[in-house]
Amino acid sequence: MQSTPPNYLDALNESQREAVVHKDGAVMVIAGAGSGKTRVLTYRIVHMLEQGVDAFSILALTFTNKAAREMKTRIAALVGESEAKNLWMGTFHSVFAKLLRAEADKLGFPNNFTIYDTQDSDRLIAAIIKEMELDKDIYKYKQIRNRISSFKNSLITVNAYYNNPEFIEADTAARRPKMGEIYDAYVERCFKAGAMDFDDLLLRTNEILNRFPDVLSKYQNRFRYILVDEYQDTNHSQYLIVRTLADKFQNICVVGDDSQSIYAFRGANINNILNFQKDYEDVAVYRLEQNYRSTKTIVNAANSLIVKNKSRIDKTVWTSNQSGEKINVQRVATDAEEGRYVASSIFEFKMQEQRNNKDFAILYRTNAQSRAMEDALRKRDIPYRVYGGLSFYQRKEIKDILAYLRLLVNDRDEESLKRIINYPARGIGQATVDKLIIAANAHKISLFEVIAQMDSIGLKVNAGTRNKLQAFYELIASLKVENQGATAFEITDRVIKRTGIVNALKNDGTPEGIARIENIDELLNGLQDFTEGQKEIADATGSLSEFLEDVALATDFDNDKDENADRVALMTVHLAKGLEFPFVYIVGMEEDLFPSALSLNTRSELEEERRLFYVALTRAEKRLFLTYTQTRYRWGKLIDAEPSRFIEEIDAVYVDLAPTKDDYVFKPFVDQGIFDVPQQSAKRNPSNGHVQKERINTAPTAAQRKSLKKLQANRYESPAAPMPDVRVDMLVEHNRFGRGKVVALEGNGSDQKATITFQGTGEKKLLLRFAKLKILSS
DNA sequence: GCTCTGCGGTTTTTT
DNA sequence: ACCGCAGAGC
Repeated sequence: MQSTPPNYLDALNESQREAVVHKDGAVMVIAGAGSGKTRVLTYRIVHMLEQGVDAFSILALTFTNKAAREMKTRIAALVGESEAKNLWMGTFHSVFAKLLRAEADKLGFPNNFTIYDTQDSDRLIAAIIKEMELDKDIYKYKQIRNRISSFKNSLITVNAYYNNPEFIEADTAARRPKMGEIYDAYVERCFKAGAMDFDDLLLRTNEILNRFPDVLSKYQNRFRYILVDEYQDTNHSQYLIVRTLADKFQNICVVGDDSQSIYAFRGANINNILNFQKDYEDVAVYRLEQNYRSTKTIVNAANSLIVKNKSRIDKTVWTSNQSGEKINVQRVATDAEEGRYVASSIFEFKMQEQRNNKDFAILYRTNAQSRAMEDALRKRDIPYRVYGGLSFYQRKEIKDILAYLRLLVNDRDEESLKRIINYPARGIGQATVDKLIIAANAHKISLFEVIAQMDSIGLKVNAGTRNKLQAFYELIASLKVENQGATAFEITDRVIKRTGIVNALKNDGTPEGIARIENIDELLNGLQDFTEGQKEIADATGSLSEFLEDVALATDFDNDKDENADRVALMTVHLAKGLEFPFVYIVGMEEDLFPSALSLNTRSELEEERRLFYVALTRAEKRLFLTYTQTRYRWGKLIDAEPSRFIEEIDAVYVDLAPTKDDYVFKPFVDQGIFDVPQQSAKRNPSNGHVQKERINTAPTAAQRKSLKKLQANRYESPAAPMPDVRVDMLVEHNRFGRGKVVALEGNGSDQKATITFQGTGEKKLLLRFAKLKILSS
């Protein structure tokens, strides 16, 4: 333990300080928006460490990996790296995935179990529905998946389902009497595949803790102090894990804000926080009501909105910050016009106030709204980053490679095998795969084992197909051997070379193919980064299975390689929770959109939408802008829109309604058209060059236009900072490896690589187009 | 078994 | 408007 950090308690207000120093017993902190919640959690942990609590006995559950990382960094700065790295800190899913890696064998799972993502679950459910020969229009796989998910989050197992006539009746009434059978088959197939979906990570943790008292007592004794952030968003499954683990020592601290509960749709139960005082004895409650983030106008406006909700814990958030400007409400004609208004407003504030791009955020209710914003920002050459939506790891070409990797780690992984058994095309079609599935079910073995034993079990395929299956088996088997002792980077590189995926993409010759190759390059780079990064983490090996777990549980914020990049942030309101920006634009403030048309049926759903709007409002530090359109494209056609009821629910004294007769009309500025604006950055930025190269000054042919549209859809970043002009002997800084000196350069153009000796980590060879080096001196 | 085309679902939010 | 997939034809 290092010496006492200088007076850190002085940096807290009274209620924050009380919450920090109250070490033992059950503590609930009701933390209003912007009230320094993270600071309290951080200092609370630091304080515990100072009081002699062993870092190994603290479990901190956060809502995002990013929050965990940031908190860990801050704690490390106060108590030292070696102490901080022993804390168990992360999301529910990542922490309990780690626990299950150690314990899953007790439930009959392999410890290297695969984590199925939503797409894997969907495909498996769709396959089951097909195999059961059910009507896919009645048994919609997404609805089935949601239902299974909510069962699991409420700890309703297949048996519990069958034992409860209510569920069966409800499904029969919905014309889905086979729901139970599908649920059963799904669980069984996941088990056979050695796979857990997201919900299983929590459900199976509960199962382990309940069925194995020795395991329970091991973790109860280990985690003497438990902290849970964003407690209002825990679901029943998470709630039970926490309660079970905390049962012995009852040292539990939950932090949350009922007004910011926005995840009921995925099983979050607001009653967990409302009833906390009934669950534990002698609960100390601290309220953090002073807001340090926003102006008086924003705080008061948000308060005036949220009091419209009936079910809430009474509290009053206040601030001593300046009054600030009123909230600006702007009506615009269309969604395209809305984009132009926001882009030109950002442009003007950047000029007038010398603001950075990263001071601005555009928030919306649905991901589909990002496109109009992107188009407008691109035209003004304002760099931006879209968060959420399709993440890097969900792209087809990346998932294909990950499927190979997953199969190497766990050859029972059925979804991965089905995905790549004929990719790249090797003449094994659907008919053959169907035979494999039938044989696997009949012999109760995995698909991979069917292929391995196809002769002895007498699989009925012709000689040509047999040989192709044999070749596939040998490919995977030999890659498995090569994986022994290889790093995640090395084995991925070999997979790509041996399978010929890159060649297949090269041969297709389309711009998409080229973009995909570049994404694969980026995956390799990320892998190299990962392998290096794992060396810094206690008991990590940099193996493939660690990488795959990271990938499965990563969110869009977690593979943000360049967090400090100066870009405008675009994201859904859900994703914005916990973040703050000086300037916030909330767009699409229309009835049926925000609040969503699907939430108007019950009071509680509408209240959740209102809380969501409350979250959006309270992201802003200085200025807040609301926009709504009169007509908007939805489902491909133009529809009339009404202003959202939420606009009126804000007390009018905080709102500046722009005169509606002056509806914002786009004034031509530098409207050079979409095809020639980003020229300059394109030339200097080969990592995105493939996108711009196609566009420069040439009107695209109709055929090209289709490809371009696709490419734009694939992009989630606007042109980034230019590739640095690095020379030998330069001093540079890398956001992971720190400072170093360039010792050699090789290759040129987008393939240029630099060998750099870093102060901490030694010599590294980096691809310049990804390394994002900062030049410190020449 | 592969490829092209047309149809249908999509847009509520996510670990 | 866009994407993915199923089915038909090769």
